[in-house]
Amino acid sequence: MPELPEVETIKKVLKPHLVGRAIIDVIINNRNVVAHPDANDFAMRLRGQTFYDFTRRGKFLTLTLTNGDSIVLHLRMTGCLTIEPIRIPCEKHTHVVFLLDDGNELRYDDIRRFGKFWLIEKGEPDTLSGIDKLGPEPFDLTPDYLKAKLCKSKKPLKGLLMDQSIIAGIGNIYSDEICFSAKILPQKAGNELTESELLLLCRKIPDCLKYFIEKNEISFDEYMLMGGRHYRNTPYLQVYGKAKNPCPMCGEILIGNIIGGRSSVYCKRCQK
DNA sequence: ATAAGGACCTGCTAGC
DNA sequence: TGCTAGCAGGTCCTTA
Repeated sequence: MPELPEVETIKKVLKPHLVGRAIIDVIINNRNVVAHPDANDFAMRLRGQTFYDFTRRGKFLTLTLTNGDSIVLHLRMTGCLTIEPIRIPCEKHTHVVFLLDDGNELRYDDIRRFGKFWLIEKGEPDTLSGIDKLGPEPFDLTPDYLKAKLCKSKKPLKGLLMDQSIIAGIGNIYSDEICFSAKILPQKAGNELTESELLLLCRKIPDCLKYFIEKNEISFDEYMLMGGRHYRNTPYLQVYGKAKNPCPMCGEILIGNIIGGRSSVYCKRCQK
């Protein structure tokens, strides 16, 4: 489910509760969610280690350890992290549990089991998770970079925005929201974007994501009450999930369409 | 080289 | 009420 703003929220909320905590034990209920190394090695190498930092890159989360190793995690569609006291029973789809030295457990829950963990050794380049193939963070874009990446492609803008090797962190929701806020049709080909549209995108991409990061802000207690999986973005979305409803800007009925294989919503009057 | 489609999974909803 | 098809915010792989 989560895209960059939600992953950022998860990191912000959980970081203070994890940094400095030691891992007493790792219980893996479903071996398939550990992509590398083998689930036994994964658990064995983590026992006794201590969390040093918690960072986000694109939609990836990384928990670094004081020994220099790092746990890389991608939540994909339905992955979520919670911190619960041991006495609270696990949910049906809890696949990995890190027992911590403060009596809590860091739990990884994932209904569809698309999410994955990787354990990367200190000094070893991470070529497994795909984190090395990410483009820049949306906050580090320059007009020249965007132009070079977008304006030669015949692909629809929506697909280009969602291409993690061009920009890290944008998914199906925010690609539509960005296109709407920049007043550009999501199906418009990259090579048809004008100079001023590229400049506008360079501003709207980070602005839009920052706006939703702010709107997603939540306390630890609220986060846990929502099971770590319900976000605050929905009341603020302008077009995503609102096909056949009136456009919030002009009242025109919003169009729902499949673009590049993904559902998309846009306003045919506001967006050109 | 790029696009389309399937695969990976479970759960929810709309429609019959 | 109960069944079923279709869909879900991600990514990777194969095929054409």
